[in-house]
Amino acid sequence: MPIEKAEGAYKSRDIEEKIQKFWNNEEIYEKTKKMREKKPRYSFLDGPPYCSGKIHLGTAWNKVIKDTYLRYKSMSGFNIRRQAGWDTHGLPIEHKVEGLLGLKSKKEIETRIGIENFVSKCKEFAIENKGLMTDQFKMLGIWMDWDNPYVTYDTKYMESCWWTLKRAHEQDLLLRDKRVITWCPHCETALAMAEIDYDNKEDPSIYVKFPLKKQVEGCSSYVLVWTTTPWTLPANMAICVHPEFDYAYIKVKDEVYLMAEALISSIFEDDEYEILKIVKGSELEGLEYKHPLLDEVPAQKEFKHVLLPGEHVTLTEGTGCVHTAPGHGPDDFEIGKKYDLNVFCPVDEAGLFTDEAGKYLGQFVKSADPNIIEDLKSHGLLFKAGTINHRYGFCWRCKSPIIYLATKQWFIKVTAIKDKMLEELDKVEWIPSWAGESRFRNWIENAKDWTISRQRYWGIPIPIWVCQDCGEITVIGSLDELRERAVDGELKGDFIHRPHVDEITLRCSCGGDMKRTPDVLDVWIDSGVAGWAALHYPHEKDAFNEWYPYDFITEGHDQTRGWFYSQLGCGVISHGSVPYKKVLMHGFTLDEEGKKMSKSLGNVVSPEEVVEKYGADVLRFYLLWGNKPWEDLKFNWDEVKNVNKMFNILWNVYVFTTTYMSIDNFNPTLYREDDLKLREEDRWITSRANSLAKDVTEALDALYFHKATRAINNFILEDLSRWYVRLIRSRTWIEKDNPDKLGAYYTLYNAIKMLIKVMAPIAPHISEEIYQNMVKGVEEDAPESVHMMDWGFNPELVDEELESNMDVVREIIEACARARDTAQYKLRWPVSDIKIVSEDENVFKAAQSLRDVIMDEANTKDLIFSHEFKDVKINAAPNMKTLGPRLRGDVPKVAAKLAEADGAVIMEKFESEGVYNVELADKTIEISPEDVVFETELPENIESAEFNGGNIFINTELTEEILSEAMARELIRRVQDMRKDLDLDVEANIEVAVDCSPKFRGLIENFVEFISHEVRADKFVFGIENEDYTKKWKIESEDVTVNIKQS
RNA sequence: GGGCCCGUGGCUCAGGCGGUAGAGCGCACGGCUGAUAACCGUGAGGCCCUGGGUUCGAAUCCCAGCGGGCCCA
Repeated sequence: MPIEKAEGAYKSRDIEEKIQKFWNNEEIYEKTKKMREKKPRYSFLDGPPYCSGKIHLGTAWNKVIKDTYLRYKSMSGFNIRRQAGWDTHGLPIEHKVEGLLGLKSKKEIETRIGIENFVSKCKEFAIENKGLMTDQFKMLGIWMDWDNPYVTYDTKYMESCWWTLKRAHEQDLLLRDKRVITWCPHCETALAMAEIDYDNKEDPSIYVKFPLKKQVEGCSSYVLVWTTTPWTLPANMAICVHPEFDYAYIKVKDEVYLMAEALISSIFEDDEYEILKIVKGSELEGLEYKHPLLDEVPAQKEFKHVLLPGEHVTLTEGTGCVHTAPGHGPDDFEIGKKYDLNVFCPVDEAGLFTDEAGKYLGQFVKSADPNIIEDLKSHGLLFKAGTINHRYGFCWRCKSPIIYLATKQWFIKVTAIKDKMLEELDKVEWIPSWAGESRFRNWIENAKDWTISRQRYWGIPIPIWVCQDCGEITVIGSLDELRERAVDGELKGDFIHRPHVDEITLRCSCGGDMKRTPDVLDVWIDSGVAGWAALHYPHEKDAFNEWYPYDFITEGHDQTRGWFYSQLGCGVISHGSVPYKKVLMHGFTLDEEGKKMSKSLGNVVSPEEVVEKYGADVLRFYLLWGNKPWEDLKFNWDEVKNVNKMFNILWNVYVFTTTYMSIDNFNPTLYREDDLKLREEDRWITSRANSLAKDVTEALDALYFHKATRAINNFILEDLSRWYVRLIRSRTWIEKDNPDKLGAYYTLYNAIKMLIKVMAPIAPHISEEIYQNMVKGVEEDAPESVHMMDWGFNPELVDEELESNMDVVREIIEACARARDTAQYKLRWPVSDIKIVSEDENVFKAAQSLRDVIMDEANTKDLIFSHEFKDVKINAAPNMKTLGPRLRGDVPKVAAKLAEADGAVIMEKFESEGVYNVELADKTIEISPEDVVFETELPENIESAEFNGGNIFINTELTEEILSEAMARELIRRVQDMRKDLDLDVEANIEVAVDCSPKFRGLIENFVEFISHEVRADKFVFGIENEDYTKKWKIESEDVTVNIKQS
């Protein structure tokens, strides 16, 4: 099938739908994969997006980066593993399902519909969302194994995850402990550090007076304590002071307060207080005080309250005396452990006070704040109350403010493997390097033990069974193991999820019943084990041995604390090593102002919206072009439009190309280079195309997508569209199989072929569209798809000297255009000569080697090279600044003399003698160089312009001959215009008749043949006789009537 | 308080292994017309955040600050 003329306009959606259908019907992805099956392996692991149901710009960007890089690696001759992954468990879907079913609390899940229904609904929802999102990714042209993804709810996947837990247990890394952890009272579950978002929040800021048992100087005496969480006061067990700081007893009115000396002035005016004495914090240890809410919280009467030393106390805010509730704060908990305090925690999992909290029983902690403040006030123990706006943690999914609670949870002892993790981190190649070397390292160095248990339903059940009699634990690492050990409960249906797995009991070696710990796993473990769970290791080992560890992963910088971390931790536990070799950490997509896109701000741009307007290729190109991949991308519609413009221009070039090639039925396989006439400009674009391929190769290898896109953009706009197509235009009008024309076709064909090859990974649809028509249309043994082409270019075709020569020539030609512009001399009109003046031999060499190009494009009859322009006249004018004050009245006379003189002579004098004498009637005046301003004046009909390397001088003198040609060209343009009015085929022949003055006829008569050729006229007469299409024109004040008809 | 990143025309961003600051958009003006609801050219517009240092020379390297962002306490 020969090359066909392309559609006139770039319709991205039509093209993309058509191409995707083609990929589907012909199974191009599968074939491409198969074709490279025997090539060296390159393994990639997809960071599983959460099954929310809708992709956003960030997920689109993420997948576009992956797709582009992997398409590139594939074309470069690698066997790629690119299984898609899905993260399915966890709170977001639970919340969504709670909403769908109208459930308001955890309790309702268990009582109203039951865990089984709830979990199966969650799964159903995940499956549905997975389908929706797969379609959205496909719409972007992402090539992955969509039909065979890894999904975290798969039984096999979960089995591999269990194995990892067992591995942890084998190394004694699992720990059940009562600790203070971050807790979401709405989700009623523990949260890991990675699950907390920080934002500003308004909270109470109160100063509380804790009564000291012993009065000081006979006055009521108090420890002054600051807190932003009044609800933790019922659990107060101690007050910490820094042993090294100075503390002051101060007298204010008739009361005495104890606080850090350094902070007094932040609370009291100078004349308000009197310092009674100053002591070191260490001296305060053991000092007893009374709990301020003894009436409200009777349980507190059981405890003794004292001041304790604490190194964590700071002087940045508060009073230096820190309220300590071991049940509600990590630091407090540590202090409590050290001094054997009771971990008093009168708050339940829903954040409600228990009966231990006395009066506050049943109140939600945050709602109890005002009541507690009120009670303190009534006891006279509230010193000051206000509010504060500070950073506070929120549940990343439901956005509830988190609280700290002391609960029993399962942990992975990350602190025990931290050193190994840091060691492994160094083996990874990070892009950019600071992502790993600084950012990630810092995160790991601060890592705490990982809370992995969640008191929820839709997740991987923790495979830990605990003996009800002796407390012995067993970690189950596989389904077979579970089958063997199970004494009660069935392994049927979705037995691996809750609630069925909860019913399975094991027999302990002591003879007791072992029940599963009822928690599910933190979802970060789910994805953390993806490296081997996706391959169902260790149950199946072959694929694992082939593909693990992974050559490449890429995710956003939020995954520093997320997937990069969970994978490293799980990898070290499971295999003693990091699962990935190379990581690209990319940025976030923000709105035009640099703010996060969020529903509440209403600034969300969806990928569909962009695809709808401009197409997937434009979106892909934009996402890789906007900035460096590791920086945040401010989404900008104008820039998208700009990229779209580039695609339009590419399409225009393609239309131009196919228009002529289809007319001539061009087939590049029929010619050898010897059959063609190749000009310098042909060698040049060939060189540029190969240079482009070289640049894109280097950029993609380094993951500098922005460099690749920018190079492509530059090539399409500057080299191909603005230059090469312009240079060969006239050649495409030559009739028949002229070697000169064929040379242009052949060159253009190969340049475009190279272009779409290197564009294919980034813009896979348009590349395929062009490929199918142009390349596949004529090259019978070409691969079935552009994506099956082998990446590569020919470095021998790169001619850097030629490229830089062309740069010089373009500068010269642009300078000529500038000069014509100032002279108001149309490009359509030829000039008799152009002089290139330069001191640089390379400029001459360049211009000489591409002389024909300059002659054509500058539209000149002659080209002259010179080291200097001799005809220039130099004028000397007086410098009023220096001469004015000195000569006063003589200035006009001197000015007149200078005007008469030849500037060149004055210049010579300055050079030889340093001064120039002006002879006036009565005296001689000595002039020095600073007294004169030189100006050059060009002869009439000469216009000059500067370029980087010299100057050009064009001769605009209008000779009869020049005018004739100019008029001929004017007429040609108008006839072309009329052809277009009639919408004639490019190749249609016409008959032309012209009515004009004898003078005009005289001018163009010698050019009739030239005109006829240019407008495809097989008949050209003077005198209009018929009534076909006729138009009256004004050409340089001449009335010219033109008539054309198709012959 | 700590870690990391960013700061370049009105806007979005390149450049950044030291050597005269670039592009696109926008604005102003001009041109072109068989790729053409396109396209091309010209112009205006920059203390390259501030201050020190290294250097013959700093947008670039170093230090300190200011501003913004992310992460952590």
